[in-house]
Amino acid sequence: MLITQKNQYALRAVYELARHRGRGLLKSADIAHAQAIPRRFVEVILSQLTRSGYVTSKRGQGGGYALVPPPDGLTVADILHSMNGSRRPFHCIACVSRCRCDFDDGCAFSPMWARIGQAIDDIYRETTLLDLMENETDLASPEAESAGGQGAAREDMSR
Amino acid sequence: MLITQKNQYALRAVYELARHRGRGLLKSADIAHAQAIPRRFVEVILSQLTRSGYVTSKRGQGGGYALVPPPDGLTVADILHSMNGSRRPFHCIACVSRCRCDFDDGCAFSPMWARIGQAIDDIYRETTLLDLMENETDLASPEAESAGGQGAAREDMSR
DNA sequence: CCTTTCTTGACTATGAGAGTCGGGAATTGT
DNA sequence: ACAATTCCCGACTCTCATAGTCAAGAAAGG
Repeated sequence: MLITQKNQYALRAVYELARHRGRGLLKSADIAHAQAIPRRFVEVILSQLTRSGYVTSKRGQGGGYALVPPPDGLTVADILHSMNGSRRPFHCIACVSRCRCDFDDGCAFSPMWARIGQAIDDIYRETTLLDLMENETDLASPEAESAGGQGAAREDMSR
Repeated sequence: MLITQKNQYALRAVYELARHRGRGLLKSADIAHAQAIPRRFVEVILSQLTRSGYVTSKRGQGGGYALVPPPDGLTVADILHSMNGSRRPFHCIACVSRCRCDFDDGCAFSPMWARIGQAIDDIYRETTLLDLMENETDLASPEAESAGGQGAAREDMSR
């Protein structure tokens, strides 16, 4: 698998918050419903995101969650990193989960794994929440056909 | 995880066969030993590879396995596809293993997943066994420092 | 205080992946 | 023939990360 279900839920949840930004708080139940995520599970995920600082929360009646940074200042990479601790979405790259590469440095494959890891990370890093929202806009209006420039690399990463 | 342990073993086993090409048959036990793969497990993998046609086998004394295509005519993609049936290493891309995307076509994320899938597949397709063997050569002779051109895309894919 | 809603940690379940095992079928040598 | 070797095959077990649940509690507001 390329990415865990949980991480995907996290992306969807943040995406839902991004769409709702500026219109008050969003309850976990609503997020769960909108993005087809199990209710109790989305709470686990959201509280994890809250701890990262990208999301704020408020308890009690009228409470809920909100996205902190503007959608164009938040990347997919940011979210995935915050979900997976300091280790990247694919730590060793070559050696899968229980990383224990018997040929680590000298492995003939490691340049390839490195290239792949880099390629994935580049895409994660250059994809902002705003980009994703624009995808949806494109989907809604099916007349725009020029799909050539989809998600072109942007230079001004603020980090 | 990016790739299963089994698929990695398959790559390593084929790599070992590539290194030995032209020098007769290689026993499964030797492959297992050289690449630190459990003995019985490498047999499972090799017989799967044999069925794909990239590897031939011969039983009995003096038997073993050999790689059929020349190392420069066999890509990582070929091997992975033969291991994973017709479906690609990451079928749905977005939806992980038990693919069941609730938002399939209209998903705001699908362009990103497609880009990532494409990027990975490109690398798998352009990396031949010969490329991997040359990596090892580079590792063995540490004076060559120009790492810039590593794995440059090659045009003449014979497919 | 009563309802709502987030918070937390512990808990259980599931399934893909990893690896094993026993016995059988070629092939070769003596 | 017989024995040694080596691949072949299907069924089997085991483990562990992931997925998802649950119960009780703490803030917030009315």
